[in-house]
Amino acid sequence: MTRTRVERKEQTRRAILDAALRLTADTSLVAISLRQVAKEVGIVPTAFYRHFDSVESLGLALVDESFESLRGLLREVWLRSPQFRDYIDGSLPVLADHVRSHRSHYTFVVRERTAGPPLVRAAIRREIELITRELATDVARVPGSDAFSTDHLNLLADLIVSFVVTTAERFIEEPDAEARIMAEARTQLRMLMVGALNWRSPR
Amino acid sequence: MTRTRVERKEQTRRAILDAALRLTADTSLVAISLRQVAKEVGIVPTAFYRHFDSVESLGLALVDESFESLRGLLREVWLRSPQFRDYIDGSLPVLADHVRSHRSHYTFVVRERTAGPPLVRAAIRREIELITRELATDVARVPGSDAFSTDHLNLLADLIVSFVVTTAERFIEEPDAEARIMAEARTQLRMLMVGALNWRSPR
DNA sequence: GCTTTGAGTGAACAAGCGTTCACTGAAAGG
DNA sequence: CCTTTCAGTGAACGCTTGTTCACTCAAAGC
Repeated sequence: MTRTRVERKEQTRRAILDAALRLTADTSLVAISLRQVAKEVGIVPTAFYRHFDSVESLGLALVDESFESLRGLLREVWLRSPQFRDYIDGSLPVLADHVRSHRSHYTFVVRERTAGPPLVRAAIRREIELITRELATDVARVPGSDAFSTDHLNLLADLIVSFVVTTAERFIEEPDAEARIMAEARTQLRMLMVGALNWRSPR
Repeated sequence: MTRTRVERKEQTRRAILDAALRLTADTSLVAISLRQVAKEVGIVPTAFYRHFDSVESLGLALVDESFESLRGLLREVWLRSPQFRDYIDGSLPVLADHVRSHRSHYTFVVRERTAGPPLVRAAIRREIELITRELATDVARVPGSDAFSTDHLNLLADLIVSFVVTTAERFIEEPDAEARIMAEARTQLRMLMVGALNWRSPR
């Protein structure tokens, strides 16, 4: 099939990542052995080392991959956000779509965020913090956000991101209840936004 | 030391639970073997089976134990809540205290909630749902809550509980930043409450 | 006081673990 | 064309895994 050496290598690497995503659908990375991954891929355990030097570093690659497409998505949504209202209400269906079409990555992130190997946990945390910071600068551009001090703006962004993480967890937890979860989350997000719109930071 | 047979058995059971809590400080239950637990306790692997028939059922016992003291605490806090304001603002220090004095249980719950064996995950979820329902009926007694339909009241309770879970995660994640996390969480909880106080359910 | 109960023992098992090492054989490079 | 590179092989290592079984021996029950 694939002729060149780099192509073949990339193809095996891809197969390892996919195998790991398949295995982490059921359990955490910390409960998965190098040999299980190799068997799932269809290679010998030693060959694994040509691509990653441990299951943990495989996990780091999966974190990168998971957040890559997410960040692209967010950038797109935020750039074309016409108004604050749409941007909030419109975000949940976008999230639901993205979770549905990247189920295995989200399953991985949601689980490893609290249970993964230390470096994996740290990497996920860093990515989420990054997104929070981007959201804060984005919200700062919304008219009316001058009722918020910088600190409080960051706290609002953090509150929203936390809520979104919780919502993503639920989409993963109950894939069949997507519509219900989204409807409930929308109401909750509105409650939160009513709070934001009536907020006055002390000065 | 302890003479009677039931006392001795209970003592070993306790030692197993404690050993599991010690081991799950570092990693998830799914990555821990029955033999590791036995070695940590100082008993032979076979003796483990006299108390639990798998690591998973040990996990279920730990879930029970974890939520027992938490529910007692909540009942106490809610019963003596003088006003809505105090009850919200006062809850965070109580949470921080409880997390600090039951660190290993919270570490366990926070991690196993998303990464534990299926039955353990389900048990934790059930307990959290129970607390949410109790909070909803409690909030219903607060004057002014009639602006909320029953559904919206449940959603508000769920929003608060989710937020508290996130906050507990952070206390565990960064034990040294307790004061900072609590201060930030208080502001965020107030934002959320401003939303609640300005909410009008459509009728 | 004699029997029953049952928590804990210790050996044994087949299987799985991460990592090492010397190897093959085809693509890459000069 | 002949050499080098390197992804993937397969055997071997010492250790850990869950579970079984027959066992000991002190407290419990009569």
